[in-house]
Amino acid sequence: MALPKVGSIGEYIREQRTQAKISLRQLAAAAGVSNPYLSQIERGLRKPSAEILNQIAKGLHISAQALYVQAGLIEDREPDSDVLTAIRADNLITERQRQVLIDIYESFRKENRAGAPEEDARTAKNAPPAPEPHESDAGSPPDDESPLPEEFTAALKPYTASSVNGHVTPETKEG
Amino acid sequence: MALPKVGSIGEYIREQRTQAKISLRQLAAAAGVSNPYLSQIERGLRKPSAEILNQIAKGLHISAQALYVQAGLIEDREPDSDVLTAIRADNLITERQRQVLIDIYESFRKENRAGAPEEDARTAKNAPPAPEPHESDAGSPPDDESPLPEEFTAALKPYTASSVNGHVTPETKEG
DNA sequence: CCAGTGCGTTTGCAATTGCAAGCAGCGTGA
DNA sequence: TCACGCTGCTTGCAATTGCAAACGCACTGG
Repeated sequence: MALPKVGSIGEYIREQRTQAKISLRQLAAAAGVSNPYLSQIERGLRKPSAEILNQIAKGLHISAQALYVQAGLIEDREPDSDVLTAIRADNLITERQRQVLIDIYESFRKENRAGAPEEDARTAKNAPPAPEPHESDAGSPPDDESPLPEEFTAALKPYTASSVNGHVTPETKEG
Repeated sequence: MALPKVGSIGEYIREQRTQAKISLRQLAAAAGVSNPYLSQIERGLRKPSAEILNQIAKGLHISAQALYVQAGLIEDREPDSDVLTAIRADNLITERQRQVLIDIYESFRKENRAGAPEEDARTAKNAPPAPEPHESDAGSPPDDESPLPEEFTAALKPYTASSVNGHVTPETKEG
C-alpha cells in the first residue's frame, strides 16, 4: 500500500514542473532538495516528507495546500461544496459575478468528469461518510439545467477541453 | 537546518490533546501511531512526517491545515478570502482551471474596488439578480447583446489570448 | 504488601528518507 | 572525434523516522 498513492503526488509534481518548463535539477535547486531525490519522488519511489513537499511547492510557485491535497494529506474539507459555499457566502462580489463564478466552477467540474471519467482527483482514502446536504440559503437562485450560455463555454473551451486537463501526458515517455 | 518550529508543533499537539482530555496512548491509538513516537513528537524530539501529522490531526478531530500551519509547513499567508482559500484547496479541478478561477475572482474584486470602493457589492444596483439565459438558438447570434456581463469577458480576455498556461501554445503542435 | 492497571518515557532496531557521487544519453561546437 | 554542458537516473551511505518492548511512577484493591 505504500506504492500506489505516492505515485500520484509524484506525477503531479512532474506535471507541474514540465508545465513550468523547468528541468528537474532547476526545480531541485529552487526547492533546496537534491536532484536524485526529486527524481525519485516524481517517479513515486520515495515518499517525501512534509518539509520537502513544502519546499517543492515553493520551488514550483504553487500552493502548498494544493500539493498536500494531491498527496492526500489534507482531506478535511468537503471537496466540492467548499468552493461553492465560499462563493455563495462572499459578499464582495455582485450577484451576477457570483453566478458567473459558480457557473465556471461547475463547468470545470463537469468538463473534468466528462474528460476524465477516472476519478483522477485522487481516490479518496477514506470513504466520505455522509455527504453533507449543503442546502442553499433561502434566497438562492434556482439553478436550472442550462448552466452557461454558449459563448461562455466557447470561451472556456481552450482551457477545459484539451489543454487544461493535461492528464494525458503529452510527451511523457519512459523506458 | 533543523526547524525550531518542530517544538511548537509538538506543544500544539499536546495542548490539543490535553484540551480534549485524552491520554497520549488514546490519541496514539486513534491516530494510528505508536505511543512512544507520539510522546517524542510532543516533546519535539522527532519531526513527524506529513502522513503522521495528518493522522494525528484526524485523531484530534482538528483541521490538518491548522496542524500544518503550526508545523510551518504551510505558508501562513493569510487567505485573501474564503473563496480563494476554497479554490486553492480544491482538488477536483486542474491547476490551470484553478488559476483561471482565481484570476477571474480577483478580477471581479478589482473591478468592484474600482467601481464601488465603499459600497457593498451586493447592494450595487449595477447587477440584476439572476440572469436567466433562456437561449433559443444555439447558433451564433450577432453579439449586439452579450448575455454575459462585461466584466466576465474582460476577465477572460487575458486567458483566451495565450497566457493561461504560461506561454505554451495549446494546440500548436509541430505535428 | 504485592498484583493489576493506567500514565508518560526510554531504549534498541528495522525501515525509510534524503544526499553526494557517479553513470548513461543527447545536443552543440572546435 | 573529442570535449563540454545539459538532461534524468542509479548507486551506496549517513541520518532519521517510526515502532515493539521494556522501564519507572502513581493509583487501586484484594
